[in-house]
Amino acid sequence: MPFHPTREQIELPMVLDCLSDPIRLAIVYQLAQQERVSSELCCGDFSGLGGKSNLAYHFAKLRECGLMQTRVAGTNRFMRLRREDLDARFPGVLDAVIKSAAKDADRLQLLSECEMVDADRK
Amino acid sequence: MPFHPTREQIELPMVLDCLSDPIRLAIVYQLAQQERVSSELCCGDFSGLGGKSNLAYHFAKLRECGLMQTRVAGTNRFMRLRREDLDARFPGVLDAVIKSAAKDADRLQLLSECEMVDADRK
DNA sequence: CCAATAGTTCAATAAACGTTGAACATAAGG
DNA sequence: CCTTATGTTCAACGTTTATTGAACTATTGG
Repeated sequence: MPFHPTREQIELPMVLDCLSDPIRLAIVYQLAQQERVSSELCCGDFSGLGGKSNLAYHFAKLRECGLMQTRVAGTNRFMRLRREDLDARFPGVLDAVIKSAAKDADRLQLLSECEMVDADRK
Repeated sequence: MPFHPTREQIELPMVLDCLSDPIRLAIVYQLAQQERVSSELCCGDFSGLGGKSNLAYHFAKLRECGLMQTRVAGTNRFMRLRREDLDARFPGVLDAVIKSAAKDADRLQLLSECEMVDADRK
């Protein structure tokens, strides 16, 4: 059971620093897209963004700064955004960042490989 | 005449990275407060936040990422937030971050020394 | 012209960061 | 039980970062 900060422990500079890395921004973006559906993704769903050990490093940062939560289930770890906590703590920040990221999706290479293929198809 | 990126050259990760440093966040916060009044501040107005050479380093970062603009006038350099460009490029981001910073002002040590003194007085 | 003021630039240092591959842990399926 | 799949941890590395003080530039005011 990995470390998660409480809502009150979440700090703005850490959150912004986490979001400032392109890979982590892409992870958060992908989690935000998933919010409309199941709201959870597991590590493997992000394989388009880098190698496993590098992703594990970024997952840990995202967890420790309070941006996401990890639930262990079998050999999988399911993740979701801590939207309620973030909206309570820093109202509007997450939304504005994700919307801006969406606007720059191509520039930021925000889509995972499989999504890119889907986008090409249509 | 120092380098300033064009509006289109401003990138989200760089902006977030700039805002993730406590000193730079304090500079931006102070510039945002000043927007209501003269909208410009010069380097010396931030002396509460650190030494001159360290501030010059942070000023350069803020300029190069597009967060602020520097106008040279005599021996002074006047700075202001590039609010129009930022709002056009990343709507809501700057506002949400500044509001969140204001909420955490004490935790973030956002006030310069003289402002702290003023706050103590009242 | 000289001194003081405002701010930048440079070199040096220590710490933090992102990336890699190999080793490890754990649970699921045959 | 053994293998496979999922994901983390560790050590190593090169890079970037923030911070310092000293040297420097340029402008203002006497």
